[in-house]
Amino acid sequence: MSRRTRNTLRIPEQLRVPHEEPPPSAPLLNSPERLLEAAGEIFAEKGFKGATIREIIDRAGVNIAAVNYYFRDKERLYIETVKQAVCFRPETRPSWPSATPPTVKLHDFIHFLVGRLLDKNKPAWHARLVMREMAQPSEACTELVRDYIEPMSEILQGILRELLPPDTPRWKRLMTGFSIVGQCVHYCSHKPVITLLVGEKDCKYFEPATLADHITQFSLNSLTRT
Amino acid sequence: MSRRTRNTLRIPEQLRVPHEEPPPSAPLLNSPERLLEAAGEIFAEKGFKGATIREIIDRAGVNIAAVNYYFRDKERLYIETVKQAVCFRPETRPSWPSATPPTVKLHDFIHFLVGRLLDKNKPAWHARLVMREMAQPSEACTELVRDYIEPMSEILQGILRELLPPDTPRWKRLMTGFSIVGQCVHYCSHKPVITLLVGEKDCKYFEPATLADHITQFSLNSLTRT
DNA sequence: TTGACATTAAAACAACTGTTTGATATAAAT
DNA sequence: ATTTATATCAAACAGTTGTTTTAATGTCAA
Repeated sequence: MSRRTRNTLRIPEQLRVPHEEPPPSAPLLNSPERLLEAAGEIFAEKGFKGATIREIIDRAGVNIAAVNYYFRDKERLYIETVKQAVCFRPETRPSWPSATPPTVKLHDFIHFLVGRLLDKNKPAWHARLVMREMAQPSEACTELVRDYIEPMSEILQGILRELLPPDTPRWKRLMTGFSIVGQCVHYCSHKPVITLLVGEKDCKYFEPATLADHITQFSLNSLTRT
Repeated sequence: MSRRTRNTLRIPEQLRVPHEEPPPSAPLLNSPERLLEAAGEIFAEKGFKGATIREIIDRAGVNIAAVNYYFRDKERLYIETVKQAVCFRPETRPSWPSATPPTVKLHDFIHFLVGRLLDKNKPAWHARLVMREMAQPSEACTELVRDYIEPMSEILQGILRELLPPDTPRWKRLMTGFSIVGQCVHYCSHKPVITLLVGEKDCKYFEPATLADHITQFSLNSLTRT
């Protein structure tokens, strides 16, 4: 124990409840929020070890002491970043009226998943960070599976319960689910290689909607055999 | 340019041609080979940044200067490790007599791929290292795709050319290939999460042969629709 | 104004990193 | 025996890393 470590931790008030009005013409985000945003991008791009605190605080435009001040250390910052990446909108999970046929549900589920995984919009690092965490789990992985992956998996299992014969064993239903999710995830996890293999000429076909349509067709084709 | 770097590099003779007889009762591998073996395990486990030279030379049981002596620096050691991981037996690619029906070829191809990806034998780090490189490409990735992924992809595309209607466009054939490979790769890339989702009770069903059978059935079911 | 608190700032710390040096041992070649 | 090339070793180097300290600044109520 050569190093001294502070025991107390300032809990950022700003994270708890957003203040009534953010002061206009000021930076849109305060320090901990800017830290989370910058850390997310860099962690997703380079991983936990590859990202350096100085690069993060540089992009966030805050002082280096802010990491210790708001998150105690690099690891806590990482965990909070991962949580932020998945818990952003936990309510946005697909759901349907009870009368919806399972084929429609599966179509929607695949489009939802592919859409989120390949979303080119603002927080593009969300999916990449989660993928990275799933491939090389850390402390944050257990919570991640419990809060996000498991519920999504349950939704898919419910659809497959309707699509597969009633006597299908659990492991077979799981494998079928992995066959569907694996197709979707592949384009996110191994995007660089896929880009290389497809080439410039045909890459215009590899848009999220087209991919989701193909996966839906491929999977339903296999499942709806009589 | 504050640092000096050696321009010359000792090319390890021992890597070129194995000496007539390895001296008995001596360590089975010489220094560069032991380095490659140890580096492979640790790079696969922790990635390029996460692995430290001292940990590698410690496991290899060689002096720290051996890295510079045989491979110039850490990056070259990494690249050689990746090459070693995939070029280990480049001749062991599946091939069939010309009269083999394409359904059998696809069955063999899937079993071959899953078998290699989930091989529990000695060099278990090979597949993990390649997966990691494909998810986060570095200098070694281009060679990797050219020498290993591309040829494998071409074999699969050949099979699909027989299975799909003749007028199927290239992008559709590629997507179908990714649907098959994606299922296989999923169990390797995201093994930790799959283990968590499956649980202890059903994990006995998730053996390579069973998985390959399921993927074959799922895919052929979809492809051989009349 | 005063005092208490939250936040930011610059600098330094100690440990770790990849890399290089210079010495030394070994064995083959001259 | 001397030279030469190969190989190994401990030690040190310089740069980077995460982390901490200390002081300064801002904010707002008493």
